[in-house]
Amino acid sequence: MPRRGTKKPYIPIDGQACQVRDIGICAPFSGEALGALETFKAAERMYAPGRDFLVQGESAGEFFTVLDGWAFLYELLEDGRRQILDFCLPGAFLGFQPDLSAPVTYSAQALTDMSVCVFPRSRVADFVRQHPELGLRMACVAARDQYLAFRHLSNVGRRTARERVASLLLELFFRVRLHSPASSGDKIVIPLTQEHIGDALGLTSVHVNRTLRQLREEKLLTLKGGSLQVLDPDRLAEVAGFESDVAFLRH
Amino acid sequence: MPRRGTKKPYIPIDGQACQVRDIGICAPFSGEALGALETFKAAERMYAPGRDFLVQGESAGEFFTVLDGWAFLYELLEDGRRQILDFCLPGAFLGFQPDLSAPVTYSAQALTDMSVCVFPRSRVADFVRQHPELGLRMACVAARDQYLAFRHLSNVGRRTARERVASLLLELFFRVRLHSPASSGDKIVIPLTQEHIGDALGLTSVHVNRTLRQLREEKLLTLKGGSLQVLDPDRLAEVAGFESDVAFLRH
DNA sequence: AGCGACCCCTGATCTAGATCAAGTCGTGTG
DNA sequence: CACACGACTTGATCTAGATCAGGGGTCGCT
Repeated sequence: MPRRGTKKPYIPIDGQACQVRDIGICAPFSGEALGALETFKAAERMYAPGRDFLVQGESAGEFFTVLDGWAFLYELLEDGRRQILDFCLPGAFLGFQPDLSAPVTYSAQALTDMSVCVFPRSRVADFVRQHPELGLRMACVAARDQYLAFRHLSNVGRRTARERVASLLLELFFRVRLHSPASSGDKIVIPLTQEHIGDALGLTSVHVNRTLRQLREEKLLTLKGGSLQVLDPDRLAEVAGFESDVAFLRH
Repeated sequence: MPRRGTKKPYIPIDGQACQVRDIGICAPFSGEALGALETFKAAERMYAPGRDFLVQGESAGEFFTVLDGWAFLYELLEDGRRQILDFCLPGAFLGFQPDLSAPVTYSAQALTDMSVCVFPRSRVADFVRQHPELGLRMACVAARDQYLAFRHLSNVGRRTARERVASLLLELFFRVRLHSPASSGDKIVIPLTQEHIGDALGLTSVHVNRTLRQLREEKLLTLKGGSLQVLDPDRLAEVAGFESDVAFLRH
């Protein structure tokens, strides 16, 4: 999909076109502004699976866009209980806070090998003043993330284990397929353990296991070795209580 | 507290100074820009308790700042289960979405008599282009709201009923006192039924009732007739597992 | 005064999901 | 090859919180 003939239509990564060019924070930029955005960018960085690249309580001074790979945001309680707040796919925007010097309130951990775009918090105010479209874009992305967080909250607060699991897996299924090049087929790669799923949904991994077995026995889905296969999207959506407004999952 | 000597330092409401001038979306504005913001504002409006002023599934075309009174955001599931997503106090910013024409994803209901500032969604992009500080401000407010939503999610997903109730009430206690003129004393007005509390925390009102009794018997708090009295903030904070980063509750 | 709508409160019982305990796999490693 | 480790599985039991059922108080309305 070629873009209008500007000098620098894409932000290069390792000499390649940026995969999240159209869905991330950079979407509204083009032409000269895109070049400026690139000077605003502080770095690109890689993280290995398991790496905590944001740590609750520390102050980071930077925020991120995920270029490739999966991560998740989480909060730890004093006694070790963990709540996963969000799964971050390519295009996700994270780490931004109003008070630039304050410690961050959640941790972020890589689930796969991943690469991120790093922006310095200190210069964001100036940059937004020169490029107002970034401010609006950030507000829009934040609004979408709020929608996801609210959905997640309804799931955990008011749905049964069965509904929660169906809903999360179906949501991830759609989110992945929305932007992945090979977006057909009923199978996606999903680098989560049953414990991740439990910690996202307020359940124990034991109970997640039993719930998955049930869904498998009903021929709704299979989840095995990091691969999710949705056998019957419609019935699964029914179980999940999906409002089918999948459009909102888009960035 | 007098501000620098500009012509129009406050947005007038019914001839009075705006109560949320320093905490809402307008905080970074002053002087001429403040006048411009006022022309951006579409209206002021009042709502009576119980009034749904945003309805899930309808498209609104406007977003709001709460000037006075309480409201709450909620989602309804098909079978009537309700999840309260957030309580909105003066200064709250709500109803903004990336896709201006899309239906809103949650409902908003007034808890008390309230007044709101109404902004048209259609003109926000233009206005932000002329006044970049609004875009940044919206992003900041959204980041704070995300923090609250994440907190809420951790509560509901990973804490016991006792911890949830303590945490919510203490949070509201601090949020109210932060901006209320009479911010001393151990008592605040809190216009919630036990059912509201339950629907916010993923509990039944019956269980909220029992939990409140327990907290009352332990002389931690009393909640009666819309009035919350925190008897022992420190012990209550302990029960709530509060991380004491109350600073973040500020707008 | 009488009535209906809401809240608040409490006891008895039930159940979804937690906890405890053990065993199977698969995979990397000294 | 043995063996340690992490993820997945399954059964038995327990419990936090739901559900069911009822009683009482207050307020506004006729």
